[in-house]
Amino acid sequence: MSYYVEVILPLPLDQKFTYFVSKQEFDFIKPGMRIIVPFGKSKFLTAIAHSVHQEFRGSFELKSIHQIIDNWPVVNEDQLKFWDWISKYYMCSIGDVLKAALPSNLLLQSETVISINPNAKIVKSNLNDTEYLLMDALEINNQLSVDQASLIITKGNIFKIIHALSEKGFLLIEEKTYSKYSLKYAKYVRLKYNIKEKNIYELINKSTNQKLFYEHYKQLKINSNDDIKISDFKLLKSSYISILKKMEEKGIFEIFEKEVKRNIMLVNSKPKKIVLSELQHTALEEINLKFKSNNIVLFKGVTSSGKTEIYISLIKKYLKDSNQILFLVPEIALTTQLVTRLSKFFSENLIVYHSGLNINQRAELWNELIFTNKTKIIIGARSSIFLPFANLKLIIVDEEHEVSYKQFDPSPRYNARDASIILSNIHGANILLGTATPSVESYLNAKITEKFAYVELNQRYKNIPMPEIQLVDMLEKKNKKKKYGLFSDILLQKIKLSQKQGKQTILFQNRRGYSPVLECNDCHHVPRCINCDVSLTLHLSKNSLKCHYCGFEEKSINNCIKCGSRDLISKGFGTEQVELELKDFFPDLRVARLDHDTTRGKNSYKTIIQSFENLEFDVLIGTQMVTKGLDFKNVNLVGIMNIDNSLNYPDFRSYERCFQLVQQVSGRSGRSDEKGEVIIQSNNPNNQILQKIIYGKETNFFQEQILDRESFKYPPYVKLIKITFKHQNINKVNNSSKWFHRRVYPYFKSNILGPEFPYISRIRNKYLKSVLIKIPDDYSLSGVKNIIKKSINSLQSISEFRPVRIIVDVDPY
DNA sequence: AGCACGCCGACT
DNA sequence: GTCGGCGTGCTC
Repeated sequence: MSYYVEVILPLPLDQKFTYFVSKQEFDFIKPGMRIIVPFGKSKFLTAIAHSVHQEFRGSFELKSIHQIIDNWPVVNEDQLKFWDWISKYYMCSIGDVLKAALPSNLLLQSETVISINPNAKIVKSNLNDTEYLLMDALEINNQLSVDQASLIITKGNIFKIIHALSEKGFLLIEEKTYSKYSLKYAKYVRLKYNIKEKNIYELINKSTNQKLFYEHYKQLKINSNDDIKISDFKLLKSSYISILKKMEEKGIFEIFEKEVKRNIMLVNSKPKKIVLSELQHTALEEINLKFKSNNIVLFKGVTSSGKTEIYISLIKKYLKDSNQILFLVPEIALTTQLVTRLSKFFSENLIVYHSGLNINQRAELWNELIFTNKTKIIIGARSSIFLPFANLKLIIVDEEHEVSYKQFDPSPRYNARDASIILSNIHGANILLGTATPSVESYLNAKITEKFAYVELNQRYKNIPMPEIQLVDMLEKKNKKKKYGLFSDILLQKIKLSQKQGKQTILFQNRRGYSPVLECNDCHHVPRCINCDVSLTLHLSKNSLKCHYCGFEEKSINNCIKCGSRDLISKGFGTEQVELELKDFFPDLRVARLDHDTTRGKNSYKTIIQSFENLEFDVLIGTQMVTKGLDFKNVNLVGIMNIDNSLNYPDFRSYERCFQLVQQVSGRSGRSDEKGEVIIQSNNPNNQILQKIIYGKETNFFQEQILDRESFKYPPYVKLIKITFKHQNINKVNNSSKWFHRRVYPYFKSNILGPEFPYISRIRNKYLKSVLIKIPDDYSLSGVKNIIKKSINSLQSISEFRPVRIIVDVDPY
């Protein structure tokens, strides 16, 4: 009788691997345990056990596992099911899912370690210079990792040298596995065992510093049951360490180290009480009622209707026994406001999980969830759908429509909103998709196909009216000489008025930098990125030209590099230009800017938001960032500098996005007591779509979008799969995509778009070309995916196309 | 992905 | 003659 384990490896390979195990190991291994296995010639990898078998059919030689790491699975079976779904649905390898899901330091790494073979007779005269050097280093260091050795041996190939020495029998080569997860320690102080207070004072003698220190220690001890950290004395006196050292010498204190948790848990002893308005209460009741018949509810609440309060009440309802609640937010950096607000209402353990945590914090959090049952509420960005939930009963997806729920790079290219619906099925949880501006897909799923239940809240909190929107014709303003730089007279007036009233303004412009195009007025030459197919954006503050795709940056120019003309004009504008102009018009206006460039630092985002909140600025200028769920009480004016470029994206979702943008940005205005105002500037205000977006009825807008999607075959009437071909040689890209098209054409015929170059056809020196496949409802999705997979495989067996990178994106954005 | 193996050009 | 370039194939 033989025993086998099938494992998942953290590699982008499209399969699982099988190893021999002993009877004892077979009995011991549970799916989700980590196992170290040999892989290839000399590597050891951490694998996750997927299943154990007593039967194996296959024609290759199996190896035995090396070692079982865990006594208890670190991945639960629900997760394994979920991983399988992700990898099948999003057409990626299960290893990629594993890497995305598990904190990387829970995967032990192996490295090659070399040392001198103690049994070898070493004849140094036989060695060449580099070999001699390495042996010398080994005599001093005892053992070296290959990485370390390569630092010593800078000439030649380190593997070759090691290989040569080991051939001679001089070296021992081993694979050592090590964990990257490190515990965090802090230094603590405590009184020496058995010491009497009387003796302490005797020992302190006349030193006032030491006396102070001791008094402080006693004070801390009264207020806390925990051990006292040395750093707790920091505020007492700057020389606290040397004082403590003295007292340690005298035998009063002793210093010791203890593992500390990386404060990832928010615990609140005095939670605030939640009070709902009548309307909020009704909406909540309705949500609860709908959950009885459908586990998915789409909740549309207009901006400022108080969705958060409803979420909080809903969470409270589910907080019992060992239930867990997952609260998904689009981008954690953009939602610090929300986290602070939420955490005030709960005394239960609450954690925040996002990409900003370091690997140790992640691992600690993961372990926390796996080994204890204390955590109740998890707030997280998209990757938190991969956490090891034990008893997930409610998922809330806030801002359901947000694009950032979709991961593009690296694989798995999943959408956290869609995946969390699967997650809710696996756990038997309810899921609430909340938003002020539903995606067309979700709207349709709720209102037309009735896959989701639907609840609406159409009034703002305290019944504050929706802001008044004014569309300003910038061409007309220009003709009438009422356009000042980028501003219409009316917008400038309103900004000034708002400041006078002690109110604040938010200005939105979709682009950062000063100007996205710098053109020579004589020869019309435009400086372009050397790596990408885009024009360079002018940044005045750094006097540089930047590429927003690859980060390329060069000094700005005064003369056209082609014809030497000094007559350079900038076309289009970004947030930087808006800021500079506004400061120019109103020098006394306090202006802050929120975009990619001003939020480089770790806390800069938070700082800007907070100071705006604290009324330290009158105007906040920003990109997309200012549109996302921010809640400023004092804003009564929002300006969209130029709506036109939001409308002209070559994408079937562009109208929808523009609609969401207008709604969301407007939603920032007039949130607390009085009606706010919105001014939208446009060069083309009579555009039909724009008119509909701003003045039309919302339901009509959705109806039209749905009709469009149906007649032009777009989601959710069809499934989209986008296959992108990427290589630095444009011919390879052209030929491979053409080959692929020909190969899949018989199956999909007119349902294939392309191959065509995307909007930006070259990024980081690589050309891109994509094929978009539309899959009608009556096709078998798994069958289609099989065809695509097989076609990619045959393509890659052609040597000419082998180096072409192929990116498969299911449900692309 | 990573890594070994193998087949061709530029050096001691 | 050798070193090292990277194209190819494989990993239970």
